[in-house]
Amino acid sequence: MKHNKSRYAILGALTWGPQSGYDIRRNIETSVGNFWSEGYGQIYPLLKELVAEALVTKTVEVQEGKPDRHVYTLTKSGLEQLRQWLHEPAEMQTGRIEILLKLFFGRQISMNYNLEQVRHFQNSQRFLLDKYEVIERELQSSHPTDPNLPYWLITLRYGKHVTKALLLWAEETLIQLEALTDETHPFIPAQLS
Amino acid sequence: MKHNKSRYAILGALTWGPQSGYDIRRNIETSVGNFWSEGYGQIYPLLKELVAEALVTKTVEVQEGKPDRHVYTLTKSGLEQLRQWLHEPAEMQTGRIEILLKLFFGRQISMNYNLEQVRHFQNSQRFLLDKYEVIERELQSSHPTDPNLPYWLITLRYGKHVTKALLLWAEETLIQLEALTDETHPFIPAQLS
DNA sequence: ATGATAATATATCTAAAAGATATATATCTA
DNA sequence: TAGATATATATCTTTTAGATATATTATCAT
Repeated sequence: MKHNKSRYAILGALTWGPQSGYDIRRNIETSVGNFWSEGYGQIYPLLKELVAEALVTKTVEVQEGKPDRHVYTLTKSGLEQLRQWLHEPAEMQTGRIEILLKLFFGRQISMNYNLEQVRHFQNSQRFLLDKYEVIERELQSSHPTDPNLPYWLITLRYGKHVTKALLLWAEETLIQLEALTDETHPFIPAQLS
Repeated sequence: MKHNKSRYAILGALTWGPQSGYDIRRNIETSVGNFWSEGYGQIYPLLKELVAEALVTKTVEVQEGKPDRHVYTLTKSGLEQLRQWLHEPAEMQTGRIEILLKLFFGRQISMNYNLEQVRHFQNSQRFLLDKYEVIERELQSSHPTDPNLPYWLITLRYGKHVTKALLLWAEETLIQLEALTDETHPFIPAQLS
């Protein structure tokens, strides 16, 4: 069976207070955006479902000139369903890693391009690490007493750990690839039709 | 614009030799399965497209009793299109990380469940690391001279680096969560409807 | 030997997620 | 004042994940 996880992201967002679909998207992006994203294509249809299941309620705020604000509020059973999901162990995810698929077939192109590929990756990881460190300092200085801070920092440090590991991997990989430079590239498969 | 990456996984698989859709799936799973997967739902429709674009050719091998074998072979232009893609820098991927979404809302449930969540994750990462180490030894002993081996090991070490980092993170996180145990959980949002 | 299950093989279907687009107004900035 | 950005709702298409349908052959255990 398939599990719709966007559902829980929306219920989670609504624990921060009543919001419109637009608010939900913006708030998800600025809070969990580094490891989770939702588009309107998921949010609006799901909000309808959640209302039908009485997990959220909807109120319409009429605004002059502007389009009406459809504001959604979490219900008790919505909060319960979120909590139930939080209790369940997270699924193991493999996920597709594009750079690895490219490097796996690296013998099909000349070595310089593989090196370039890894260097490009290395730069984006350096950029990411900087970003995480800025966010970490910013969080600690602007919300020092928020009881959610420990949880926020835990998710942030996940990113930092992974990114640092990938920077190490990139460094090692560049050395390993450079040691191979003299071999024949690219390789032409024998059975081409 | 959206990019269909399954396409390149299939072209890549066909560099190993002519195969049926079934072969392609099996071979992808046993080679790049740790960081890439394809289902029949992508493979069969894409093979049709690739034939129409002359990136692969199709031959039907009639078998007695058994269903016909539809065998696909990479063409020169198919190989070219694969190589072109290998040259392009891999896109930065964020991806959804389920355990982080759960921990981000950790204050909604009691601490023991958050600890359990992280311990469960830790176990699965330990299992993964063992698996990677088995594969690494197996690769090095069974294909010691294969010119693709360096590329295979590079992708494997990516996994090892990430997994080791996540084990460190899990250890740290358990300590941080335990230091919080006395605080009030769970938190009830004020504006429940 | 028989029955069960795993493997081979092709193919389709649904659902989830990503991402782009359409529409409309308001506010901010150069 | 023109252009860009922000607010706000909503739909559409494509890609990916995963389950199911069908049918035959091979293998394994009782």
